[in-house]
Amino acid sequence: MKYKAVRGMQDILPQDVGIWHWLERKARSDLESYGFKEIRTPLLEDTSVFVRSIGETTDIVKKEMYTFKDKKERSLTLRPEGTAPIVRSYIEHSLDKAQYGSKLYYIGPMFRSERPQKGRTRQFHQIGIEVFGSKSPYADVEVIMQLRNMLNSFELEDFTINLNSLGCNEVCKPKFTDKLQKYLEGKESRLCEDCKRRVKINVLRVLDCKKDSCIQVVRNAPSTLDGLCDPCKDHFDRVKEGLSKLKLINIKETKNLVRGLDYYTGTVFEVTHPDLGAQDAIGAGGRYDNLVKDMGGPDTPAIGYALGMERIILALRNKTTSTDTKSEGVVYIATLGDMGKIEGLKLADEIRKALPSVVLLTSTMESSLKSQLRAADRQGAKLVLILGEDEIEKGEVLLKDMIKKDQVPVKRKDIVEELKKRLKC
RNA sequence: GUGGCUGUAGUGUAAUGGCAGCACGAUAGACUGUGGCUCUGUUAGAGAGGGUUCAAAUCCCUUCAGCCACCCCA
Repeated sequence: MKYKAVRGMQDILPQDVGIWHWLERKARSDLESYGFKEIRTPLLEDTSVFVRSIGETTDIVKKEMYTFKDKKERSLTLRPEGTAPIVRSYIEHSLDKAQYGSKLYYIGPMFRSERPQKGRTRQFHQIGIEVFGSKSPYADVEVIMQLRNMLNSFELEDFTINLNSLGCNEVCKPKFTDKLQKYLEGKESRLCEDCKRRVKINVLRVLDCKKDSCIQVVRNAPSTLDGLCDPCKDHFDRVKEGLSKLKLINIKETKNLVRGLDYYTGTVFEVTHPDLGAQDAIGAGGRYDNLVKDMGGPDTPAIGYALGMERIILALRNKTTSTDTKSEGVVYIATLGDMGKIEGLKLADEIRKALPSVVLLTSTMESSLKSQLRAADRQGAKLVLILGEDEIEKGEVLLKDMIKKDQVPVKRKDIVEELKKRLKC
């Protein structure tokens, strides 16, 4: 075969697209009921948009971005995540002063050049939200509540929302990094190779390591929560209190939860699901109170999350059986002869205009009536309209009911009414 | 980026170096213009490239892709 989709990028085929539509529809309706407005940003951004926000030393920026130069030597990057472009747009269009600027959502493809595996492709799709302007813990509570409710509306079961706080950039994060590095000093020999590297690059990740030896070392390590400054601790306590008063189940405090993007501050959370294999996070998010300012905008606190659509679909596959959306009524027009073909197209057009919810199939091939009926059956037609020389002469159409197995001639002008009656629409 | 495993019609699968087969699907037909069942015909395949051999789906190499894991992340 000559051409193939590029590595890690998948076609969503007609037989599979149903669940995507379903998921997007559910998400939109839930998000809009909370007052979120969709924002669509370009797939390409100036490379620095991502470098500045995600962090120069993160793996995403260092080795996973699709970056290239355009004809004018500008460095462009296919977006690896949704938050940075939205913050760029938020600042560029002064959305802090706009009517609909504070609660935004997006649905669309992201690109990261990683080695594909279960739940991970190079083009993947996210549903995400961003809430700008509120520093209040109640904003965190509402976001997590909305997330939980939306996942429920997807009929997703068995998920867990893990919750933690990293603390602020000003006091907590540097203090804690320092403390953890001191704790690990002298214990390096017991850490795995990756963790030895992490101590210097991103010490928080050591807390996250899955290796037994590292888990042992880290068991008595200080947690991010111990080191929170008073305002950060108070904020996090109020988030937890709010969540428990709302009786949100499935939420677990996970003190070693750490996020990979530099811009996170304070509350962070991650949704995990047991059926996903190694990539068990179906979504994650948190607060990023410094990002808007750091990117040159007004000092604006913010919180958001992103869900991986492929991963949600994976988790759904194991539970629900059918989510495909079948159309209400399928009507097939079987035609004979050249006259029949033309009349068939004309008739189909009239019916579509009168009954837009009906799926109307016609045969444009010169096949026998038998073949056409077989095709009608295979495609799930309830009714077949047969149109040949005889019917055209008499000004009528043969209406065949594929379930009751009977057929009656119907006057051409009465067809629409008759279909309405039979399909109850 | 690293490692392990795997690549045979559209799909699912056989054949242990000796004629690439089966099932499903698709498609056409079984006395004039009537579907589902049945029967019959047709359709289409070794990821790509190289090597070993009289002979390669089968052994070897390269490459590409998929899967799973690491790394990392949604």
